[in-house]
Amino acid sequence: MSTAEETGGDAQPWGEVTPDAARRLLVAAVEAFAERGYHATTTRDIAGRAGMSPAALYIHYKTKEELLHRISRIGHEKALEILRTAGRREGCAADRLADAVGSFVRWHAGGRTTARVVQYELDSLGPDARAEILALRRQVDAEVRAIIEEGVAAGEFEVLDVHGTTLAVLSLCIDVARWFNVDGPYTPEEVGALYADLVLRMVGAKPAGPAQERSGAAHR
Amino acid sequence: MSTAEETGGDAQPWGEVTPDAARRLLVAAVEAFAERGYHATTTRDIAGRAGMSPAALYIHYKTKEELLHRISRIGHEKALEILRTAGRREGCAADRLADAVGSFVRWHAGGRTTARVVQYELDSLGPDARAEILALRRQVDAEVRAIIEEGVAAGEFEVLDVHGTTLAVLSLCIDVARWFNVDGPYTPEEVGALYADLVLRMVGAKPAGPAQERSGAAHR
DNA sequence: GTTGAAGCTGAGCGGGCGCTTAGTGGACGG
DNA sequence: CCGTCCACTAAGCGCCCGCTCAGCTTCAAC
Repeated sequence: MSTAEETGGDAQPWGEVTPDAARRLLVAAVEAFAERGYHATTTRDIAGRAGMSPAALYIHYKTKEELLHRISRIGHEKALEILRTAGRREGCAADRLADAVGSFVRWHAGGRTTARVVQYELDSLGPDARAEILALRRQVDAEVRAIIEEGVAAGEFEVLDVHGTTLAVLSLCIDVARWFNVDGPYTPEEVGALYADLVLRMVGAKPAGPAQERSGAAHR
Repeated sequence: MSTAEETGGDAQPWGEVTPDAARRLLVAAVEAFAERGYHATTTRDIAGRAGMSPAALYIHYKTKEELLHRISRIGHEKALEILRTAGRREGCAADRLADAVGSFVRWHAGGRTTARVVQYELDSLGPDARAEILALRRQVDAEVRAIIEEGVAAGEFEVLDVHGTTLAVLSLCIDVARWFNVDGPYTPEEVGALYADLVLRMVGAKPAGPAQERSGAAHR
């Protein structure tokens, strides 16, 4: 799982962004976009948060949109990696689905700032960038659907509509980025556990499986 | 657009907006906000869609924000009314929850244009308007939680965390406005039925209740 | 010590924004 | 047939946007 670098609730997919000034601008843009939305954010605001003059932005990025594009791609790649890691684990479909949902939700809750931009500012991208990101989304969808399909094939799950259920599971996880509040009553871990349980119910996972004691959902 | 009918999901709420020109402007604003987002929409665009000059907007509304405020309040009141109607029905908690989720989702899918603005442009409101809308949201939340609590109390549902489950159920329904596509494979009715089934699973509704034959979920 | 590249700034351009204002035209009471 | 009203328009104001560019500093290479 993620190490103790969760400073400020955001995992850091930005560690690999170089040079240093470009990364500071990217992080500033993530914060600004998450707070106010892409269109309401000014390049002056982004540069200011990064402690630079407005013109400095254009040394590292061609346009404001390129910032969003880069954030979106890195974020989607990270999300996809999280789901792939869970999907490739050993174990029954129920365990893998619970793991996938749990870690996906923890990422959306803990890195809400990033996730919000990644999941909700897609429409602000131009057609080309948008198409590229949508391709990544289709891979995300495929990853979750594969687990559900395997569960159904193995007789572990009871699902009427695999496509629709996949959509609903992903929708549930993604929307965490909209409502989750760091100062609210839940920790990212609690939401992850709760959602893993809810999703297992949605797919009709047989409660009397080989591994009965699943990751405990918090009583409340 | 407004092709006469438009499933009835979208058209209705604005019928009571009184001066005809004010209603046309409001409908134009809903469409523009849904397509591009509040901040990316210009007053010139709204007025143009309504077939008027930019200045005409300010005869009926003080600011661009007042348009969003009015749209948001009317939309939230409509959503609340839908849930209250379902919640006050006779029948067991499972039937009422299925009805509430079904109609709520049908509204979000059929009136996606409106719902998108209502559910996702909240942050663009100023503090006062925002607070007013948040009060309506709390009532929406209370309505769903009440049904779930009754189901738990009656032994119909098996829920570990009522608060969290309520949050998840609402989140699931609301997010329909984000992904639903009129040209996609599902009709609003199908999504409503699918989601009603999924939510009953989430709350652990006993399948062998007194009214076994629930509204049929679409096979696919 | 000079040079050139790289990173950054201060000033500012063209343009589109939300919103205002003076004036128009059509409906209507007298 | 006039006068009043008022929804609406044409024109435009002041502002701030995304973005540019000449010039400054720094620093490694020679």
